[in-house]
Formats: sequence, C-alpha cells, structure tokens
Amino acid sequence: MNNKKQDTDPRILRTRQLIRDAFVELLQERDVEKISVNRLAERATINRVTFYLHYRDIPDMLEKMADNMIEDISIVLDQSTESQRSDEETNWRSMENVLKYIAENANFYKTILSSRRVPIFRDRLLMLLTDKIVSALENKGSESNIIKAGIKKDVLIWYDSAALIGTIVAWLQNDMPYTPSFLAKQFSLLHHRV
Amino acid sequence: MNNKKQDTDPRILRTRQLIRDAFVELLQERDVEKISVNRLAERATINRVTFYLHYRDIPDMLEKMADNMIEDISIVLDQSTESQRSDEETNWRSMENVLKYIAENANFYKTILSSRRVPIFRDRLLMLLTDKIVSALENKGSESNIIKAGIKKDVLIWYDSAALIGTIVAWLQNDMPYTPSFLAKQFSLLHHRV
DNA sequence: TGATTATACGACACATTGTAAATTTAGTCT
DNA sequence: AGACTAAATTTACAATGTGTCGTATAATCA
Repeated sequence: MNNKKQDTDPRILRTRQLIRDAFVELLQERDVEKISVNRLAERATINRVTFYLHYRDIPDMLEKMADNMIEDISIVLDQSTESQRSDEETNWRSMENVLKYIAENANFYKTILSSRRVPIFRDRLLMLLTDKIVSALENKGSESNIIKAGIKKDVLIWYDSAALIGTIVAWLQNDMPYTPSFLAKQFSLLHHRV
Repeated sequence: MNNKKQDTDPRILRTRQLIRDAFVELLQERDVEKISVNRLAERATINRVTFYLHYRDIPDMLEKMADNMIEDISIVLDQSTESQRSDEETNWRSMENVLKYIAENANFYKTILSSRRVPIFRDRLLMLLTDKIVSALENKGSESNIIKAGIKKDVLIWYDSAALIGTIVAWLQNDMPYTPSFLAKQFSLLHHRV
C-alpha cells in the first residue's frame, strides 16, 4: 500500500493537521462560503499551492474529512460490539460510547456538526446511524410492536435516524447539558416507547 | 409601505421569478458551490448587475427565498388552525395540509429541501416545526405520559422535530411513495406511541 | 403624456481559482 | 554521516468571479 507513507510521513500529517485546525477555526468565525483556499492556507501557515497537493478543492477536503470522521466513529462502534450479540443492552452501550467519544472531541464536533452550511458531516453520520438502526430492526424481526401498530418500516427508519442525529446536534449546540450516558438512556426510552 | 411597489411591479416579479426558476434548475444540475452569479444571471436571461439590485449575494438570496417559503407554509398552517383550538385532530390536519402543499410544489421542495449543500431551507422548516411541537406539548400539559416516563421535555422536542423534518426530506427524496394523508397519519402514530 | 424606476450595457479594480514550472527543505534509508 | 526521495515553497500565469460604477433604454404608473 502506498497509504503507509501518506499516513506516517510527519510532514504530511503536520500539514493535514494544520489545514484541519485552520478550517475549524475559520468555521467558528465565518460561513463556509467565505472560506477561500487563500484564507485557509494563510491561517494554516502553509503555502496555498500545498493545499492543492492534498485536496482538489474545498468540497473535496470536506469529503475526506468526513470520511475520516466516519472511520473514527466506526472504530468506536466496532469496539462496542466486539462481543457480537446485538441485543438492546449492546445497542445502548454503543450509543453511549459514541456520545462519549463525541463529547471528548466536543470542540471539533460541535463546530463541524452544528455548522449550518456544512451538512456533509451530518449526512454521513445520518447514513451510519441509519445502517445501525436498520440492522437493529432486522434483528428484532417482524413481530415488533411498531410494525403491528401500522407503522411502515421505512418511515420508522427515516424517523428515528433523523431524530437521533438531530438530537445529537441540538445537544452539542446547547453545550451538552446532559452526560453522554444520560442522553443514551433517553434515546433508549424514546426509541422503545412502544 | 414601499413594499407595495416591490410586490406588484410586474417587472420586479418577473425578474425574481426568473432568478428563482434558474436557481432551482441549476441546483438540479450542480452543487451550490458551483452556482455563480454569472451563471445564474445567464440562465435567468437577466443581466448580472440586475441580480445585485435584488440580492446582496447568493447567500442573501437563499435567505430571502427561505423567508418566502416559511411565509407560504405558515399561511397553510394558519388556515388549518383558523377556527379550531389546538387538539390532536387539528394538529394532524395541519400536518396533512402542509404535506399536501409540499406535494403540490414537489419539484421546488424536493430540489431545495433535499439538496445537501443548501441546508437553510431545512433549518427554517425545522424551526417552524419545533415551535409547533412546543406549543402542542404545552397544551398537553405536564401530565403527559412521556414526561412521566422520565423523558426530558427538551430532549423530546429535539427528537421529534428533527424526526419530522428528516422524514419529510426522506419522503421527498424517495419521490413521495405515500400520500400526504397517509404520511400524516404515520406521524400521528409515531408521535403518540406512548 | 410625462415622471418614475427597473433593467440593460460596458467597464473597472480586485479577489479567487487551478495549474505549471523551478527551487528549497525536510524526512528516510543504507 | 551522506545520498536519495518527496513534501513544501516560491513565483508566475490565465481564467473566472465579484461587487460597483456611470449611462442609456424601456416598462410601469399616475
């Protein structure tokens, strides 16, 4: 793999870290439309051309940053489900661990997730959570009370995954007034109200 | 009021309509980052300078379009609650009417609501629905089963408002596989599962 | 009809973009 | 340590986009 060099060369890591930090800084100051490669490079104390060595343009940069975010959170999820049985208890633990991880990196996640003009991070997280909910539902099977109550499965999936991501964002925007553990428990109550 | 002229002069109305249509068209073709005032004016068959007579820049245009959208939907909401008080039946009718209205303008709403890079319309709609849910909850009072079950009120509001908007967007993105009436009924089932 | 004003047109200074050299600097490897 | 490799810098360039001038034209309204 050529990735090895990309992931170990300290010059590359340093530059990417500088770009990432500068982007988060600028995003706290202004809308994303006003963030030019010019300003980004200036703030990151790198040359403008160097930016183009790493990313095609700013949307490309956002995508790759979102990829990394999903990778990080997936690792947390995988660690939570090591034991492999996908019951209620496991799902609740997973959510708790994800929230804890987000809380530990609150500055980063608050900025990128709650920034109104950069929905890509929210979208990616939504996809991840949707997958999680789908597989949880499939394990539950068709005898679920929800389905019996006349609620369509896809509507339920749309509803709950959007609810999860929206609540997490609101929680961050309000500076995390509840502990990760408490919020995870709230999700558990809300999600299984039937 | 000076607004009168702004709202009646056919030249102004025509120009704004041209801009709006051109924007929706372009948004279906490319990401919003690639929509310049240049291209927008060209597609709208107006002079570029004319755009600046109406809007400061593209974000300003988006805001004003979102204002109009909220205005339109608020009218639908007000019509639904004209005579009646705010009981369950009324809330359900309101939602049904909003969904019907959106379905009638599906092309416009699908484009602007489901476009990933233009979250302002979704955000505004979220705020509107949040208000609606808050007032519905307040009418219900504190004897609500939900509150008794240990679910925090603000968490519930975050959860359900995000769920509503997310489901509507998913419904549009999937080309409205259910009728407005059916989906409103699904909301009713989901929202009152306790 | 005459006054008003939205729009068109051409032009301007300036910023941003994306790319292409050649060169310097820093990290890696033996 | 010295040689090799590649990342980063520097400078330059054409193309595009931005926001704002006058001034002229044409549609609207009273």
